[in-house]
Amino acid sequence: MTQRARKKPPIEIPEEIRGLRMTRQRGEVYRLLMEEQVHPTANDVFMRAKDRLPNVSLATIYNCLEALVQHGIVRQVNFDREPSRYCSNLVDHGHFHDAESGVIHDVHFKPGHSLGDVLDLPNGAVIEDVEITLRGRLQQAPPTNHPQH
Amino acid sequence: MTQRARKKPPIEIPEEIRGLRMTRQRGEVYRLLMEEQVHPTANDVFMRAKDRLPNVSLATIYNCLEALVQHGIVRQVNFDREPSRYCSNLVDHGHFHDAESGVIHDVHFKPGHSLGDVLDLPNGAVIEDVEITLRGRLQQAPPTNHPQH
DNA sequence: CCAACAATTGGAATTATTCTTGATCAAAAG
DNA sequence: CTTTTGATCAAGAATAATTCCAATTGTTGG
Repeated sequence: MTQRARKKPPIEIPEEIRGLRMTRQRGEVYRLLMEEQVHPTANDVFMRAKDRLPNVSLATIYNCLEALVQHGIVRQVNFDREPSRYCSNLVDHGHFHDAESGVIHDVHFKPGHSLGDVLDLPNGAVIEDVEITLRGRLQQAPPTNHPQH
Repeated sequence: MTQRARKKPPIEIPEEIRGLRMTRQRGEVYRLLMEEQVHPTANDVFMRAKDRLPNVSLATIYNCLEALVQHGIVRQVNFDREPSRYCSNLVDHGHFHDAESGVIHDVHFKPGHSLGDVLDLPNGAVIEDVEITLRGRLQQAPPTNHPQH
């Protein structure tokens, strides 16, 4: 077996990521975002975090999230003027918001494609950040019906 | 010459657009957005509108903008959590925010292309609205230099 | 002109987020 | 180990965009 396991939290968070020291609070916020695939808001994170950090404050959640975003460890996702949501998926992708269920799905690029393929960018534009947000609904795909005309 | 010109506002706004009655205020807000290409915020519109509507209130500007957006007459554009901006360009397009100058440029699709070409959408997804926002800076394109290796 | 309804106004309320201040913690130095 | 120094944290106040509300004004059809 590997080295003798001692009491450890479910997911091991390193001491430091990308130059950001992982404090207790930052680590918990980060772990929570890795576990959840639901793109929680700061407040969602706050409520979930209380389990493990009973004394944490909402301000600290905001601080942690900002630190993580600043260091490129998580992504901040905005839908219109709704509260920001956070996402630990660092692969380049957009988001589809299902208006029916409220669920937000990650939307990835087809292999080998990028936005530059379809957009007419201004001359000399250096893109630093992209946000693609789609809103709509999931239509139940009809079960391959053979119309009988 | 054309018919005898009487005192008229610069741009003629019809009585009604897409089922939305064009009141004085709505008409002014709309005209202002057509003239300006700078993607103003509600507050920008408010200040500019005072020239012609000295008693207009900010609440009315918000009401008008919402009415225009609801009826698909103008678009609302959000950059992160910054104040919403408004845009009278109805052609399908995204926005590039030049971090240096603060200017927002419309970004159009290359002819014959669309987002679906590059994105792997969830099965059965019916898109109702798309928002593409890019942030970056405009690099002065170097004057076609022929490297002399 | 009058009734019915929509639009506008000004100010109060809401809400996500940021700021401020003092307390606490952690790493480095003595 | 104790001090120092700087970062982090908690709690609540402050901010700012936007929305809500009640009262007034405007518009339309009879």
